[in-house]
Amino acid sequence: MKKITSQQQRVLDCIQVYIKKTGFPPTRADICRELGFKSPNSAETHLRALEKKDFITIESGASRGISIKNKAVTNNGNEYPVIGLVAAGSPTLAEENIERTINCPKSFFDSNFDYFLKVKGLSMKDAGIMEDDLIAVKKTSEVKNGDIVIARLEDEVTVKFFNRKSSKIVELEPANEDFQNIVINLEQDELHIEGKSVGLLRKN
Amino acid sequence: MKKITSQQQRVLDCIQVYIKKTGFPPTRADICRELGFKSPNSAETHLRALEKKDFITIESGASRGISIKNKAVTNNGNEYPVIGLVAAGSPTLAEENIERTINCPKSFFDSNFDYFLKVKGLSMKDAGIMEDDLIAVKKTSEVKNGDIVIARLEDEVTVKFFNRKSSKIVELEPANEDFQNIVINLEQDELHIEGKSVGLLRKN
DNA sequence: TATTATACTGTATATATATTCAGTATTTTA
DNA sequence: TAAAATACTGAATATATATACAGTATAATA
Repeated sequence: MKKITSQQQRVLDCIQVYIKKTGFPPTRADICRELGFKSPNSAETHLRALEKKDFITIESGASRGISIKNKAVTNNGNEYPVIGLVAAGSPTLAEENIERTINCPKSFFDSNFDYFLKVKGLSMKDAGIMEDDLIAVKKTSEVKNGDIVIARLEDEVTVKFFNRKSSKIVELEPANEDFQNIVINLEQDELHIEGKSVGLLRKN
Repeated sequence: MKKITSQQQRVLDCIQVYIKKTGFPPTRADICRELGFKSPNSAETHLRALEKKDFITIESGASRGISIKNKAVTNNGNEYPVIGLVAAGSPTLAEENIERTINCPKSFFDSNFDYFLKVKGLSMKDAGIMEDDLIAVKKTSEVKNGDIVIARLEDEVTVKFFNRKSSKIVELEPANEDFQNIVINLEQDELHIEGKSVGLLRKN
């Protein structure tokens, strides 16, 4: 970390005080007023320097888009992403897959979890998992028989009961008589366990 | 303090989450994007309502000039009681009925709710409601056909679909072919609607 | 029953704001 | 010693943003 100059420190302090006082960051003009500058560009160049030295971030194009980087922050970790269950592809946490986030306490379910998966289809309806339900998913490949798992075969992602028949055979079992068991021979096919369900959330 | 509506709570939560994420408050357009509104005036009117009710302050003319008042912040999370569905008696919030409490944001479901009801039996299994699921219950007697209601007949409490057949006849319909519809003649029997389901929570 | 509050869409606009460009001058770094 | 960083003034501008205005519709309140 490069060292901060005294003027830059004044600007940084000014931002902090301003946020504490008003609840939102200052504009370039605000900084000028507070510190006696006569051109908004004075504030601008100081902000760019502080950004370069990693004391703040500046959201391009946004008004008052200044955020102070506080090393001792911040993540209570209670914003959980909601990911749509798409037929193809792994349910990754890439931004384009995140429909929205849900605020919820860390210990909301009995086990920690990583994201919510939005269910498509009714293959698990007899287990009480309906369309558009949100499954709380813990990312893990350690699952046992009877667990509800998020499994991936090639590019197809599915939610099913896990049942290991032998060292070579795994069955993925739906909870709906209209659906068939999926039998996987691990010597022939690749099975990826993305995680398992630790809870469920439904909004009527 | 005037009471906040569920939509206003959503907006308030949205502001809090936005600030936590970015370090600065949202614009009207940001709020619209987060909550799915299509007109900036939707955000504007909610903000004015929140200001009037003293949950926030708005700096006139300033961009992102929203500041959350302290009392609004503490209002965010809440402890909601979990009540066991006992066959007999109204599910009251008396202490002896509260199994435990769950901390969750006020606007967790789309509608405000009052408590969690722990489900017994499988009479609603085809609606994805299983034994020991927690139904988020909003206390109200205003229900419409198709709502999942918490109904009480004499001392018996049950969760069913609500279906008003006529001014005198109400049917309570299970979602399980092993169970029969409950037909109530309001002239003969007393039906109490304790509330309706606004969501569901399951812990594996 | 009339009125207010809530909950929106949609359009429009004055202005608040970020940001670039053109300078000047001093200090620090390579 | 040349280049880069610091530290400003001053003007210009595209756009981000608050905010008013015109509607529609429903629920709550007096």
